[in-house]
Amino acid sequence: MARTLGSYAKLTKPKISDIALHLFAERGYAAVSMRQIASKVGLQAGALYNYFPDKQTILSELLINHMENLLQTWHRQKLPKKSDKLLEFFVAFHIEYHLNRPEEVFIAYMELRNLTPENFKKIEKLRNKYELILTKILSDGVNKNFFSCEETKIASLAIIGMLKEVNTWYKKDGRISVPEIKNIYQQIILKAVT
Amino acid sequence: MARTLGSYAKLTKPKISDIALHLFAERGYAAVSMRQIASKVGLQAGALYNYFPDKQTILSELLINHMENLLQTWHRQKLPKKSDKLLEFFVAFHIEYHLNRPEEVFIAYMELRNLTPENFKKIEKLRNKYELILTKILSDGVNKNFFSCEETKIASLAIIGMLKEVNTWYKKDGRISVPEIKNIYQQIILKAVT
DNA sequence: GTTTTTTTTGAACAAATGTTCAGTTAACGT
DNA sequence: ACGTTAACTGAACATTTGTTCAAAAAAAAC
Repeated sequence: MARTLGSYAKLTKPKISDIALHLFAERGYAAVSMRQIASKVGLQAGALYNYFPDKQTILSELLINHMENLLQTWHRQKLPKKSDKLLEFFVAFHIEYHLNRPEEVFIAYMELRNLTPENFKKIEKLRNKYELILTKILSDGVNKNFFSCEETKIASLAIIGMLKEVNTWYKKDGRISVPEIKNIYQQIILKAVT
Repeated sequence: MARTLGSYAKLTKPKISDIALHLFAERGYAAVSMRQIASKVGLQAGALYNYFPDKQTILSELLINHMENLLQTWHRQKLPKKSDKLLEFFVAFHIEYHLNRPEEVFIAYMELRNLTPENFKKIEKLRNKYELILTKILSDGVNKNFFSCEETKIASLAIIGMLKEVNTWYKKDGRISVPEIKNIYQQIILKAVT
């Protein structure tokens, strides 16, 4: 056999990414083989190399796309003006976005060390951009005397850490709904900086 | 060759654990081979099986010991009575303990999925015990009208998530010292629940 | 000094790994 | 209908993997 019925590169590549994402999240990058990915896509391992030069690039593309998409999505939002409302909006946005992509979030944190230093730096830059969004919200709020917070840089790291935790315990059919989670975190975080 | 000069099991086992810890933290469990561990210890791979029945047990022992030691250490502390002081104490304790063991903390979070379901449950139980310590501090504080917090369970998860984040950015020669970090987090967290 | 126990070697095992590539078929352009 | 390009197979490559075990040497026991 060779080229298969209905094969079409523009469909195959995203399919590979998608399946790799699931497998990496489930078992970890190092524990997933090219053959396992290929098999789930419905290919032989060799065919993957038509789309990615090596295994690591599958991962790095996933991570870079994830971060770029996060930033783009944020910049498409209509933002409230008042500092407290803006902080609340950020909290809700972050929870919403991340709870909708648990696997991407997971590997974005777990598999950083499997990137080349080059790719790692790219991710780090994107990550810093995102943190800076929150830092700016806080420091603007401090300037306008809405917030009181000495270390806005640290505070934003702390807040993001706090929000990240949600992904580790949230269950779809759990006791608490997403809107409730947003409310709780908005309260806690707003209190923490006022 | 066979038994080597000065070989002594009671020294070798901890050495294996120690080196495995470093390697797992650095490269991830799946990416570290038995031969790499053995080589750093100064052994052949086969010798490791005198101390651990398989690779996974090296990991699970590390994780279980870490959590048990955390709980034991906590219960040896002299605790303040007043709710706000107790919460501050917990925050400082957590930061101190975890910043002193960055590698254990890291793999305790990263490598859970490489445990058998059996061992995973053990860890989960220990983890819940720790979370419950904080939940109790919060709910006691609420009962005594020191704190105001609707969801103490969630709040404690949020707080622990927040604290865990410290390990990801703290640098020994960084801008901010450990006591300063403790202060900042104590402030933020105390404000969040009062 | 001799025996027993402890600790390690070193070779071997089957299975799995990432990657390459010549050959083959499907789809497209003309 | 025919040639070209796109997409994939299947076998092969050299390494590496976790694990087992008989044999050997060091340490301890007597």
